[in-house]
Amino acid sequence: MAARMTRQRTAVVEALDEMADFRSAQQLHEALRARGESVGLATVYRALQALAEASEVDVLRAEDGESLYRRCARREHHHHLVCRMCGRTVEIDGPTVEAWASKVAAAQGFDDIEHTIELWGTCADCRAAAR
Amino acid sequence: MAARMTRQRTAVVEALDEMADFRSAQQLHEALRARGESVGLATVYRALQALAEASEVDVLRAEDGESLYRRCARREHHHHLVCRMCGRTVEIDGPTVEAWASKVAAAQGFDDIEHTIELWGTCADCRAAAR
DNA sequence: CCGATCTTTGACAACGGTTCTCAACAAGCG
DNA sequence: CGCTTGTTGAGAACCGTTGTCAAAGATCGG
Repeated sequence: MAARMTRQRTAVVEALDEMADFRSAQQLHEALRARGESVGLATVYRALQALAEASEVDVLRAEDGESLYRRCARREHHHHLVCRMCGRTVEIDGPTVEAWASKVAAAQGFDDIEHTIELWGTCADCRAAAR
Repeated sequence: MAARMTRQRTAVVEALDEMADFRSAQQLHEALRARGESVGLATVYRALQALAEASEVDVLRAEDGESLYRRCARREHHHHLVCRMCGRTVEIDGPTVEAWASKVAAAQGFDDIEHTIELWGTCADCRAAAR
């Protein structure tokens, strides 16, 4: 039941802290390897899974189904505006939307409501670069 | 470039029409097989892919990443409230949310904005059944 | 009708992200 | 220290999905 602090777990958290944007488990793994910290891929997955469960990281699914992870500034519920090219992320919240979502769902007799609201776009830098 | 009308494609569309809720490609395949219509799994995937491209069906990702398909009543942009237990679906739209999404994204200098807004919950029937 | 043409099909292999397996390993504790 | 028990990692397994390619069939000009 513990939750031992191992070299590997520390490394994953540190790597996440250095990355501002959403990254895949494989990208994290790659980054760790590149800096000399050898950590197994399975371990990276397990660490991310644990962190996600503890709400220490946010998870979201890319359009191709891959899971992306990010250490967000705020731990409270929020959403994201993500650049689909470079992964640049802006945290956003929309109290209006939250209210709307639960009202709509409740009106239909639904319970345990959860919502997925993510915004994808192309950030100014990537738009300029693609020119 | 054609788009030939084959027995298989017709079968997939018909099966979709009979299912009110979001179903996976494999469930569709299973259903077709069960009713005697033999269609290859790859063909089901291809048909769904084509239909999705033509906006004939809506696609959404289940929490485990599996793609779910549904023939929706309206072809215009809309969202869904889905029961995570039985798949029961209610089409919803939120003009307020649409406006909010594009405003927020534009304010951050993002382009080609796209949003994912889906609501998940447990419908009244499933809640009663789970008791 | 009849082929010729050219898309579609389907069984199966391949793919890619993620999870499982299990023996070797190391945190934390007394 | 030793022990106990959670953790690691290399590779296999998993599973939804897509690719392969020869055979089948839809469409069309004649």
